[in-house]
Amino acid sequence: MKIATWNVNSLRVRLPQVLVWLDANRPDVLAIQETKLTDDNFPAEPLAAAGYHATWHGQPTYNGVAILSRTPLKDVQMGMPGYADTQARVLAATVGDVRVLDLYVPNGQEVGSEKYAYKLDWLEHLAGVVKAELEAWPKLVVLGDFNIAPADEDVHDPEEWRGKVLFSEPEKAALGKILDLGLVDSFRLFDQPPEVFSWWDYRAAGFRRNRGLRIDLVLLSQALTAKCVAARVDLEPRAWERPSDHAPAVVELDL
DNA sequence: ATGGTGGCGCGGCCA
Repeated sequence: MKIATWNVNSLRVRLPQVLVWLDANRPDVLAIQETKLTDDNFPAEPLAAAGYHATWHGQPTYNGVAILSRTPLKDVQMGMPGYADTQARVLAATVGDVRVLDLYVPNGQEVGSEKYAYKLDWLEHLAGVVKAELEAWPKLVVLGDFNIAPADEDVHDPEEWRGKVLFSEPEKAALGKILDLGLVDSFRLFDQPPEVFSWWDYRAAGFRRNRGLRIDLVLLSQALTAKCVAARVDLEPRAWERPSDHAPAVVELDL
């Protein structure tokens, strides 16, 4: 079973690239973030023609998440239970006996800002949601754009980024609390080349200079970690014409 | 410290 996550930064603009990527990679599940679409504009038909069921949770202009699957999606949950959020950032669904929790974690803008406080509050609530999901579903994958780089090796210049949003200690601690519930960052289960990132700022030629951060993560529960045979970031789409600023992250499970 | 680019939507916000 192949599962992937990709922040597409507008599914309207990136749909042709998503279709090309799906055709080339044939993942069983693709979690998407930043669709930036209202629900009535979701491109369900072209995705169905490509062989994918879909569930989506959108809003105008910003945010928006979706899950695509080659087999039907069940037990769909939009948003976090018990957390009134006007922003469409969370979508859960079940594929077979695998529970998929798709996240677009708030960016946080700047340490100390209102958006940063919202990010930390949001992450604290997420921990409770993940805990409940883990109790209900032993085979849990929590994936998406976390807007947090877990460790120094996930940042092109850790000293430049230390203490800044996406790499501040409170954010890393909040992610650590979620991992401590019993999840593993699948990427680090395997030897990886150095300097592999998943997001590069459009500005200042970030990708060309590989000034990136690995903030798109696929976290696996114990039961799925035992079955994980590969994890990688697919850098190819980031080099395409008019790309998203994120690259897909992919895991393969021996299920 | 600022601005660099891109998406949405048509001015400014967000990333």
